[in-house]
Amino acid sequence: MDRTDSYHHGALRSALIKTGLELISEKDISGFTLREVAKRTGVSTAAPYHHFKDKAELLQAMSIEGWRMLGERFEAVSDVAETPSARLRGIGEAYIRFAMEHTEYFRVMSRPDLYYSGVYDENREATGLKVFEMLRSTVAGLFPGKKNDDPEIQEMVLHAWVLVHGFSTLWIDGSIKGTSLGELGIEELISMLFRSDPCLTQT
Amino acid sequence: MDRTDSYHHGALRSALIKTGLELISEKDISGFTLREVAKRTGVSTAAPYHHFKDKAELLQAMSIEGWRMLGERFEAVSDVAETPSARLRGIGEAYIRFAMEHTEYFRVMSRPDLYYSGVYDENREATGLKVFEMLRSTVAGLFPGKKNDDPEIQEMVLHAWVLVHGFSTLWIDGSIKGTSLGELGIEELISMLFRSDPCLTQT
DNA sequence: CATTTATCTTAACACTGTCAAGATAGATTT
DNA sequence: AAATCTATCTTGACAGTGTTAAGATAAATG
Repeated sequence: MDRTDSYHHGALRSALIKTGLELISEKDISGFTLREVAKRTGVSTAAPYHHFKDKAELLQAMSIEGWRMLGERFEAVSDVAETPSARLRGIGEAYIRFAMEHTEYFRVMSRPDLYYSGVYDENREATGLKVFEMLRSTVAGLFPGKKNDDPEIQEMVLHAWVLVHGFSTLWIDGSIKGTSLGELGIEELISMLFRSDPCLTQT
Repeated sequence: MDRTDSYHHGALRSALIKTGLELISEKDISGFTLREVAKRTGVSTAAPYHHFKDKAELLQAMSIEGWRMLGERFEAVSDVAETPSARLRGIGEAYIRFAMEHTEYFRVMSRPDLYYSGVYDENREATGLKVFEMLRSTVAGLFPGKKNDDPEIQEMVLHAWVLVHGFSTLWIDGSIKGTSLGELGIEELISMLFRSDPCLTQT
């Protein structure tokens, strides 16, 4: 390799994040190796340590990118939805499909113990919280006149979140496949899931 | 150590499972080491390999024990419940509390990629499925006259499962804490969760 | 051009999962 | 009881991991 190529001045940090996301898309999290991220980026084994405290901190940075992407999807869906209830249903489905398409991002994003290394990156907290707030304001849209922290809204936020997150994790972990529900197709399951929720089926 | 102590004739397998469960209760899954399990059991590094194909297979055996315990809890709750709906609510709560009390068992149990090593242990599949069937028959109790595979029952099983699993994972991963819902206590959240479900609040 | 600062590499450490070869214990046979 | 056999465990090694200290190299600055 060209010698000067290994000097990514200022750009190594983001290059590592990018390579890391590529790598995690191919293999699962257990095969995610800091050494291989470095090798693929064309840099020595120890190089990442000048940009990240440890492996967990790189994963944390990667999860920020995941949250940003999910936020974008939420926005895209919100823009085209015509009713508050269609909007809620839309971002719910977006959540599930994101988990299915980017399973390994999703794993890292929702498992702080994978990337926690003593200190939380405030950017990560902010990016994750932003997505949560998008959900909350979408739910609030169903209750015009009520404040954001109204108990009824809080309850519905919890319910919606739990529903899509629970389904996503069960699905990507393959837990559903082994049961009698596994005979159903994914589309059927999703519509079944939303049908079971009165809040999401109301017009 | 006494020399003969290291020869667990026939009992090493279960001893390793037991030690493994103890170890995983103290540390999280990322700190779970086959070598330490062996050392704690008073046996050499390579000894486990005469009883388990690899690390994943030990984890699989451990997860069977977890499913068995959860099944016991379900039965205990079912026995005391007086109405079908109280029974469903009871096992739902049991699911959540099990996840909170035995977080690391729960993690291994619900993540096949942690213990999958090429072949599924049929005992594990059977034990996990048994718990699922307990949920299904509990839901079926709400619809006397309908068959076990009635679509309406299937839908409600999915809904109930997703609800308790989603909440459990969000809680143990600390995802809720960072949001506005984090200000609420766990008891409050649980009752909020069940209140949001019309099926579980009906009498 | 010389010096400073930012960035990366080399070389090592302790630790991990895993395996092949040999040793030891208990059971079985004679 | 002695000898054999089988099940069980240990020793010692290998490749791969995260991580760190010390030194080298590139770019920026004077």
